[in-house]
Amino acid sequence: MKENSAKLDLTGTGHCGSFNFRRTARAVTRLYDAALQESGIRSTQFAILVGIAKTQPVAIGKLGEVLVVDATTLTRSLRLLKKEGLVAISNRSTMRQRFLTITPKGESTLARSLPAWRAAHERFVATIGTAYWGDLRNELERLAHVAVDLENPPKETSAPAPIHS
Amino acid sequence: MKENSAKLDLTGTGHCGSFNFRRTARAVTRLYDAALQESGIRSTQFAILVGIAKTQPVAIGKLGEVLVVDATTLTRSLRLLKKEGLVAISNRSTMRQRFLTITPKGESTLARSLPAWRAAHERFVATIGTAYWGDLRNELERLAHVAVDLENPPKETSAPAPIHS
DNA sequence: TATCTTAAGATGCATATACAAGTCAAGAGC
DNA sequence: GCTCTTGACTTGTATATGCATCTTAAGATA
Repeated sequence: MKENSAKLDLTGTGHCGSFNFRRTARAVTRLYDAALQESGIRSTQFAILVGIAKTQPVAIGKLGEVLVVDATTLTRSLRLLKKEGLVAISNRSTMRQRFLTITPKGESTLARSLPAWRAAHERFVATIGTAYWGDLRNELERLAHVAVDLENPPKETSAPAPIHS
Repeated sequence: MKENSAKLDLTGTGHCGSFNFRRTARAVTRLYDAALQESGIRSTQFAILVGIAKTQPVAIGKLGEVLVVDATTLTRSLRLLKKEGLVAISNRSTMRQRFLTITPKGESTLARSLPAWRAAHERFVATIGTAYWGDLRNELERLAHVAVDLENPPKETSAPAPIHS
């Protein structure tokens, strides 16, 4: 007898990488966002401001690579930060790039938010263990790049550059 | 002499849990979404359909707890899945709950998307290692709950319920 | 039973995310 | 110098995400 349209075989679906990373990201992001609430910025904006502060002046595309965020996403996010006066976006220059820098207001906002971020972060790390988080974080960073390279095979930087044109 | 408004001390900011989990989630999600593209659903919708299929009939709030997604997020996501005819949402019943079930069309969509999902998943797992992913996935699941409990201290199920009002 | 409280969900609002396609000028080739 | 290509960014469109707040009827209580 036909086993009633043979039920879906969902074996293994609970191991979906997308789902598992996203679920944890949602839960952890709430911790940081709750702590940052009074600072007026979210953890996502905090990450962008930090990224700019550390590498400025930096082109939009380059920052997108570093943060592993699509450039179109960054365009919208930067629009907000610019409107708030936290970052400055240069005009197109060499290579048609626009360079980002953090403004004094951006610096002070970042400075004001740092204590709240540190408090949330320390609570998080204290809960799961400092060494453990150090290792896991390294793995998360490595995996992000592994995933990026799976979609965008890196141009063979290892292959010897052609001497002759 | 004043060291020019003492540069921001960004030590440790690169270890932000929110940033690190989100960055990897973005990168990995792209892998699965690219593979699912032809199926007409995204990895996020795939996860919801799987969640419903595995636990139906399930109330919206309960599914939100299981997937660690805010109920308001689920409301919007379900609106789309319902409009596509992939899930059915009951009327309010006991406890004012609405129960979710997957429709035949939802089942066939899920069935059609499974091969693409498996292909993407196997490639991902093969790249990083099966056993490694098994361990890491368990940790991700555990951490999601740890983070949830940090924000929403679980009602002390161990403490004796007060006998007197 | 009439009210009162409360819990499950829905809405308003705002941000996050990215694919596909568009813009537009810098640099290449003639 | 004049096209032509290309690459960096932007826009159109759509989904994902969640806080604050609202709605509403179920279950509690007088």
